[in-house]
Amino acid sequence: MYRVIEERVRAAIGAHIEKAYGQAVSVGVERPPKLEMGELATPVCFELAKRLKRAPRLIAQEMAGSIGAIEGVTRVEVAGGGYLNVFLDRAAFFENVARLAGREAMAAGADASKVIVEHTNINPNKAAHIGHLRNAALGDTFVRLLRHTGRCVEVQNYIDNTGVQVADVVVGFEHLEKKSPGDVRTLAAEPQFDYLCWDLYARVTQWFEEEKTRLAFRVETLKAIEEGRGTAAEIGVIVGEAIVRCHLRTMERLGVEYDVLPRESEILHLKFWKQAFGMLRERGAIQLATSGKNAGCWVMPLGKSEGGEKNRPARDALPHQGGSGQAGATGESEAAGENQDEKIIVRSDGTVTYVGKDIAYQLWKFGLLGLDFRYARFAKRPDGDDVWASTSGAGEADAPQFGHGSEVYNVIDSRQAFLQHVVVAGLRALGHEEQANHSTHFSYEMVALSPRAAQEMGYTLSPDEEKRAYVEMSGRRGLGVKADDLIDELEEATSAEVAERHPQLAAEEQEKIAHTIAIGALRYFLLKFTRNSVISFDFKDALSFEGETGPYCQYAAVRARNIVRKVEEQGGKLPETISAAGAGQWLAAPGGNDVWELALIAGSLGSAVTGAVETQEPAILAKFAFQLAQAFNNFYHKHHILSEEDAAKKAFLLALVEAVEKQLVAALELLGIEAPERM
RNA sequence: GCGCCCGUAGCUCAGUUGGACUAGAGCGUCUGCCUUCUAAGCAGAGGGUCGGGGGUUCGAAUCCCUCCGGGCGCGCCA
Repeated sequence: MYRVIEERVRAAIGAHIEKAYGQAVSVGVERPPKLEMGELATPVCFELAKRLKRAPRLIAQEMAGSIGAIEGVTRVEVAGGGYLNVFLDRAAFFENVARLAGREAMAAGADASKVIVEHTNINPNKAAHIGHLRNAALGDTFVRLLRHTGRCVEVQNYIDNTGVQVADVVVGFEHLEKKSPGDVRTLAAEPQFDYLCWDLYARVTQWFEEEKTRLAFRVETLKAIEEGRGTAAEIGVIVGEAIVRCHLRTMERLGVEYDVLPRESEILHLKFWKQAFGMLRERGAIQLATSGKNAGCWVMPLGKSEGGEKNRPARDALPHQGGSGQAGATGESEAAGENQDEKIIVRSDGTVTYVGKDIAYQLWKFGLLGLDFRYARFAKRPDGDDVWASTSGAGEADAPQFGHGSEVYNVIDSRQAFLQHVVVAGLRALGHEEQANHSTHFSYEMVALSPRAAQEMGYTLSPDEEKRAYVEMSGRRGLGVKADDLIDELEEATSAEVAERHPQLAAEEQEKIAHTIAIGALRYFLLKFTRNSVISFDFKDALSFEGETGPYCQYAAVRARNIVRKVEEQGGKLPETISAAGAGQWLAAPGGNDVWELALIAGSLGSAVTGAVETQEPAILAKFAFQLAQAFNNFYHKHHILSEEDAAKKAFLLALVEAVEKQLVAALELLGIEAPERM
């Protein structure tokens, strides 16, 4: 609602300025600091004053008098040095909120083009940890947001099942544990196989460090896995598949689902790279280095700004630029030295690097590769849909068409910014400017451990690490908080509380509520931070259920539901609809300011969603949910609805409560958080 | 060495494209509030040279420069 009026005001003022002053300006709008100053304001007259060389306040006065009527707006006032403050028609706004609450989602397919979001991407060689949870929570929430705005989204979870990490675990099974493929198969059937591999992976790393010559096993195993031969390959397949299933289970616990799992093994078998290599070579995007330290490698030159610079803001400039900064002006001497700004794509032994395969994958996502995967059903989702995986077999005939997106978001942590940049540079070098511009690295900072958290888990830190604000997690060291452990701990804490509060409920019901609250706490915790803030993980914060947390928001929704339920139980007959005039009476300033504020926030969900999508920042929505919950809790203590004697007022308050409940539930749903019936 | 990110209250963090008064939350601390729709809640108090210094502007936490401090990345690893 708010978003619609915001747009309307923006358009009206913009058009008016165009007409009356012949100036085209973008009209910025904001929320005034106080309700008495209206619901919407614009400082546009300051900008206009500069251009017209006139006092801003005078322009504002002129405009306030001549702007004319805007639907939903009662008046426009001049304030301060030249602000235009806009006052909304409260009754009309409320009527809209009450009518449309919870149904603001745009029709699916409004934009038929497909958006591909790739997230999770955990190496299938160990249990998922909390860093992976941040990735999945961000990716999944962004997907929900895009779908809410009517976009058609495909969720991909890339599985690097033939990489070094899997190879290391295979080495562990074969050489450390002396296991046969049959033994591993038996182990893989155990529920906590991912935990077993977590420990084994750390042990193998240790084992390599003790005796460097053992690294030969890794090289040999990696090659065997890539070529699909021998027991190593067999074990690799077993491990890769079993661990992926563990990850899917873990992610299912927090409501994260996927459409398709493209796997690296198929990228190899179907010769995606060979195809991409041909294209890159033909276009001259990669060159064979004949001299210098990279002699014998195929390299991609970097650092040129390739003309079309407009849609890449300065901060997205090439992270690794080395040498000459300003193109042309100075630093030309650098051009003489080769190997300066280039990235190796194919090693001198002919094997392709990770980034090379990534370029092929990215091309496939846009349907630019000229090759496609085949697919087989891999798993069933709770919603009944299938999760498909790429396959080297014949594939199933009824598989949907994946890929062929027009926009791609890769949810990957910021440490991989450079590689993501190389991938986009590859697209651009192939002449796919359009697709390059629609490739977004949805980056976020890592989850690290607070030194205290690391110590609580029994790790001994170096004196240097103890002094730091946080310690980076490390799969190789086995240093990290496993996702399932944290979820278990959250569920344990919540179920004790639920059992105490609702002893009459069946155990199964209690468990379900505890789970919902646990996930609410977890997802909110992962989403409340903005993307480029490093999360220094601390158990105390993550296990908190008070204050700015998921459960706080859920609790507000539960309270709202309780009121509605109690009123229904009392059987009190209340008017079905609230007339605008009636609502206006209770919303009128100054007495109605507090209820009006709540209605205003409730009506601002669309605005929060738009903001979150445009800035690709789910934290904006998390903040919104909290603010709405907070406003409601405040209202809850001021107004006692069940004991309200004035039937008309009671009906109005109840309508407000219902609207808030729907909007809050909708906001939480977008965050992947369910609101329980009781808690 | 080069690049990216960060530095706001004791702690953890918000702060849309520069804006209006007293720079906001949450946690923690202190004080109140459960015979009233569940206290996973509410009200109040205290707490800040927005890392330092310059500059642009009518106006800067926000933009530019510089310095300091921290993190990450820069491999024929992924």
